Amino acid sequence: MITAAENVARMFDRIADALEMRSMCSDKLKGEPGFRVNAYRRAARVLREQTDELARLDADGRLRELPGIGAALAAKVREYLATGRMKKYDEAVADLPDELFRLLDLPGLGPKTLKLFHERLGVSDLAGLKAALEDPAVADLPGMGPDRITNLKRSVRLREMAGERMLLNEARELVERAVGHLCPLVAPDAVTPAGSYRRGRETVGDIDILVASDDPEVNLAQAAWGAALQYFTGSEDHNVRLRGIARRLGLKVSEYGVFRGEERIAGRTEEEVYAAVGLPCFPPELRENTGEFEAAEAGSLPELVRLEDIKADLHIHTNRSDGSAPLEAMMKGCRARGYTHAAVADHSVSAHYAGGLDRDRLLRHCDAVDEWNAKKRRPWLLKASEVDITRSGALDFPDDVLARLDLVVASVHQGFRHNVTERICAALAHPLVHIIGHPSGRIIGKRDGYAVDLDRVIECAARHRRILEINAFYGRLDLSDTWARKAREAGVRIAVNTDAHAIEDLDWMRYGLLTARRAWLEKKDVINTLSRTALLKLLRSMRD
DNA sequence: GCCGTTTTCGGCCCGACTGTTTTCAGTCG
Repeated sequence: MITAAENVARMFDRIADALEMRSMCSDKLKGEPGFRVNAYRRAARVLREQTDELARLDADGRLRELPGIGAALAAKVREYLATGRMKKYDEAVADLPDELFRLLDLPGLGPKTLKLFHERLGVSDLAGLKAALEDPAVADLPGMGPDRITNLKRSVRLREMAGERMLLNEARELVERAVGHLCPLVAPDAVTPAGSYRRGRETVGDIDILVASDDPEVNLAQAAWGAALQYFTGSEDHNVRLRGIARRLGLKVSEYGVFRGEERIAGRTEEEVYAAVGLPCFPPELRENTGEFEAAEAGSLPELVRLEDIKADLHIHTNRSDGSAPLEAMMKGCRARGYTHAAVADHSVSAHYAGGLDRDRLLRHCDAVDEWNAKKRRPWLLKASEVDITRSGALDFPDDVLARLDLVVASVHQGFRHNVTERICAALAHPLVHIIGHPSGRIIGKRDGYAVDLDRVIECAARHRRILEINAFYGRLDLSDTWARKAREAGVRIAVNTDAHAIEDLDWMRYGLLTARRAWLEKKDVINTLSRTALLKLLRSMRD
């Protein structure tokens, strides 16, 4: 399902592409058309970050509150909402085929060159470009020497076996391998990952690793390390904002340092760089220009939750349902991670495919947990279950069974397009439910979420003082950063859980924490940071 | 196109690389 916001964002991006192709102005940082292009691109990014329905924003008169949406772009959004079309878009892309724009992703092929290929050689898609590059006539194009042709041919080949953005776990494996190779060659603190990986984004397009040299010939390494790390960490929007602030202070920020005139006044550490511009050193997860500068000015930057704050994993599976390891082994894993308590929440009876527990098996599990705790084995265990929210909207166990549990995680595993909002809201209103597991149901890059109105889910969770999960599995990260941030703003508490089905899956907590931090969550927002006593008190109070 | 403690006009981040146009345009991150 493609949202209106995504549709408008694509249209704005296309308009920007088309303007660049048609623009007579060469340098997009000079001249008015270039800034217009940037304005469309920024607006497209802002719209993609939006969790609110576009129609709702418009109805509430809040379109203009979005950064980068002024009178003209707001009017275009409204035109799209009213008619499904946008005159400016139709004009911009007229006579330019859709396939043409996709060629702009090719490294080394920008709008100017593409325009040339399109107009002079009739190129309109990848196959056409490939053929054109083999045509001797291509060398007659202005600025098209043998090296550029070779490079473009390589780009086409790479595109043909193109990789998508990777998930965090794959990125982490690559980073660790690269760092492992580099470490013997340089000082241990001279290698660090940067880029979107360091910011903890849910997908990563490429890996940036910053390496310092002890070669005295490269003597900027020490003096510029912090500036380079800051620069290569990004995000681009964050850096643009930072540099604009610096400029107004008569300073210049680049990857080489902070400069007043010719003099470098900062650059050794990131703290130094930010301090020179009068700003705190933002945690990388916050560097998206989505309010961190305003919060810094207001003194309201969050004290982000840390992995060390986590005392429990509250959504773990064992081989009683579809996990691969027995209870004892999973708990050993929890001990190794320093947890004081944990909740094994195996599937419920309707989840046949996952070997869900029926009433009797669940009650036996409860007895086993009581015995475990009576023997003072660690971590201390909560009696829990991941209870299906059935197609009808009922919970998968009767109340007398649910009442026996310390913790009920209710999740949708069936009927993804069937009244999901109503079913989740009914679960949130149920007096024996504590947490909604993976509330959107998305699988990153593979499956859109359920047909669910998360705004209503958050509102409902706030009203009933219920908890929403950040499922820490790298393929889910559900709630996402933007939705979890919205939940926090609505006063909803969050559980960060791995949903581990094997011992090593318990390590996914790190991905959940990155998402939590990107959502601006503090220790107090995350129930996994509570002591066992405080957690039980909270869970019981929810049933009063 | 947007935006405002340089405010309704005139700004808008910065630097590197590449190839080729003998002084710089296009592209990228």
